[in-house]
Amino acid sequence: MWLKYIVNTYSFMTEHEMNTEQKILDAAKEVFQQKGMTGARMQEIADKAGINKALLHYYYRTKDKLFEKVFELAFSLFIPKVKEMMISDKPVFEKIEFFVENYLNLLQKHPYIPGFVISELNRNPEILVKIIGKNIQLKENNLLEKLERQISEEVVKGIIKPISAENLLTNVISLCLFPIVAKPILRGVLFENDEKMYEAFLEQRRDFVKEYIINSIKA
Amino acid sequence: MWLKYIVNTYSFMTEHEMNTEQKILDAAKEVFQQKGMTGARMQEIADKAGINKALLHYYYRTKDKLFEKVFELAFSLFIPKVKEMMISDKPVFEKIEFFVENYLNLLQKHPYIPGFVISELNRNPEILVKIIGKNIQLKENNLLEKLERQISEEVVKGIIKPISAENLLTNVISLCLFPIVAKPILRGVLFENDEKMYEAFLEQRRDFVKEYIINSIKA
DNA sequence: ACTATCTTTGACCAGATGGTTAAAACAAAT
DNA sequence: ATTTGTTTTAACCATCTGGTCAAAGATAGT
Repeated sequence: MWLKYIVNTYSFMTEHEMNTEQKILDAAKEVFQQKGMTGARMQEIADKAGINKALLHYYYRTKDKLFEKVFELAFSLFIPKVKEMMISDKPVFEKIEFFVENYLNLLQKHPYIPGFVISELNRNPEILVKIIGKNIQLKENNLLEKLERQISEEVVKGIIKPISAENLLTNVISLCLFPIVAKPILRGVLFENDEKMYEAFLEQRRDFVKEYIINSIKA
Repeated sequence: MWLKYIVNTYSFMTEHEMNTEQKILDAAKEVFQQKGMTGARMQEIADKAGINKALLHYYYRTKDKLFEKVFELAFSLFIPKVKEMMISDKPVFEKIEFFVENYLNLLQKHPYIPGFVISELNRNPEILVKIIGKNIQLKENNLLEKLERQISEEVVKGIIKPISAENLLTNVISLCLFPIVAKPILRGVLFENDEKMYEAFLEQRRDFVKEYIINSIKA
């Protein structure tokens, strides 16, 4: 209890001295992301965390609770950048540049999260409902309407072509995320599973996507 | 044995008289797609097929073998249209129109397959290797080079702007597939989980995507 | 030193799960 | 009717899996 309090408050410990809870979350994240909720084994998570299975259940009473926590942490990670972009007062082009750049960086750091989230959401869409409260929807903040208005303004000014906020957002996210999520397929179909070529392809797409989207809506 | 031969050759039976093998494949497809390889239960597949679990193992000795078959059938379904488009001699714009239209139709018929394939491929990328032989890669037929050449020609003619075949193909596939694969997320983020609104959104995107891509590469 | 609370462990359990087996039911050929 | 080969079933099994429990270690406050 004391240990937990100190760690959570000052976080002065090194990675090797991490408290049990964090070790569990790290291990669970790894196992769940690789094998999915149904494929993951509590024993494997305990082993990877270097602890006993009973201790695992002591911290997170059930597999479901542990999974929910891991899923929520993973999901949350990818929301702020979307909001940040939508909220900012930059012109549309800069918003797109900002978003694509930052999202692709985030993806490079956590390449397995989107696939994990999509997989599990496909298996059980209701998980999302529980997280909705903690990760405010765009609509609630009128962020979509804001983007819509902004687009209209720039259309009137003759800067960009008309496009709905939903379509623009969907396009941007699709073009960023899909090549990561469907990596095994695209790598196989386009580059005969050559990992290095695919990495180069992704690297090349960083600038390509930015320019592609901006040009596509430029008036 | 006799029954199988007759059915496979003449297929004169109605859906209710289907042979056991087909009933198994249908049931397995449903269960595997909804719960994934690790989440699926042989018992549930047997129940859904209206047969005994032992009979299930009689036809497909192991869960893995059954899964492989189902996965292969699902994956194969989405390859021909890509090939057909790449092989055809139509101009690029028509190719895109043809592909988007046909792919979105296919997706409407089988909306769960892409998510299923991506999920399982994420869990175990090696499955794809086994299927590669049966679903010829684009490279082997020089289909990518062919598209690349075609693009170059039309660029020279001043019809389209320069773009690599890989990038174009990736964009088209991403814009078609991602909104289906990530449906639970986008539906939540954009439309507060309103299913009807999302369906309308997808319907609207049928034409939108076609025009968007074509305009984006129009010289 | 003693107590109270929190953390960790080894042993254990009930139910689920993939898979097997031996025998019965069936269908076709002779 | 008998034989031969295929299809289907009920009963069974070894193993795995999420979860529990009682007891032992730690840790801090008195």
